[in-house]
Amino acid sequence: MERNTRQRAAIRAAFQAARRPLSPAEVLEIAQRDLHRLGIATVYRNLKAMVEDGLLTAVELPGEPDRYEMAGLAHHHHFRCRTCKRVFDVTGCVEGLKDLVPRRFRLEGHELTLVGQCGDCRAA
Amino acid sequence: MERNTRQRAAIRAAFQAARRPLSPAEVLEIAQRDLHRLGIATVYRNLKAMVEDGLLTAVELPGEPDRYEMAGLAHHHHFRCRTCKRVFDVTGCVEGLKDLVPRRFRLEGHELTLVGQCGDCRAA
DNA sequence: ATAGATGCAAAGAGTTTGCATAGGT
DNA sequence: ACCTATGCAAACTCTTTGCATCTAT
Repeated sequence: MERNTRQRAAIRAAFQAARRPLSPAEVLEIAQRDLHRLGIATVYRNLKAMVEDGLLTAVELPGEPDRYEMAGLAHHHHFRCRTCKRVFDVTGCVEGLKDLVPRRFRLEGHELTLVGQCGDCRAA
Repeated sequence: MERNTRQRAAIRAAFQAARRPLSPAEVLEIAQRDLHRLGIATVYRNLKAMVEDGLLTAVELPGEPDRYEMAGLAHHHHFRCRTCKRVFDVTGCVEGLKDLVPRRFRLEGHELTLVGQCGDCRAA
């Protein structure tokens, strides 16, 4: 991924416009608005390359296809709206994680997914 | 799922023996020890039916295939070992969840996945 | 001009479904 | 004997890969 193709630019623009984690299908849909001739394989290839380049990070959500978001954000978690299926970042974290694991286990990380209804869907 | 087939019995036995969340592939592998002629489609069909019957619940883990575990357990979360890929239950919960979500959102539930190394793998 | 990136289509992995048959009741 | 549940294989969905072509450099 050394070249600055318009496909790659459209994909990057999709993330800058969305400001939330996007699934490969969402990326395709958004980026195709600008670039009609864009294949899903190219989306996957670029997402993978951008993760390797440290531009994006994968957001793995329980029971959902992987999402991707801009890398370098502060430690945060995710909120999935049950109605519109969109995923949002939430800042901050919780306490008491260490107390959950058995003594013999080593805790190296955690992922927290909140579910509920987002503001938009709640209003509608 | 009204009949008491040996397939279904073998699947149920797998969960009782494992005492941890199992993926469809793990269920197949364990149940096939008793019942050589067992197809993966039957495992999927029974897992689905047992979830609908309230015998099992689905455990959705970030970036992992769904697991299943006996239903009716107290509120708990899961720990995934990075080395052996097994998933374990951990009891208890964390505090401060409500503070994470924007005021206009409604928080209905949460899933917490801890990752690290289990006791067995740490010892080895 | 050259070599990397793309689009398409085919191949994989995981899950679901259709259909003839085995097996609970 | 009946009719559900099974096994197999095909279908589906999501993701990855092969290959000829396009295109950024």
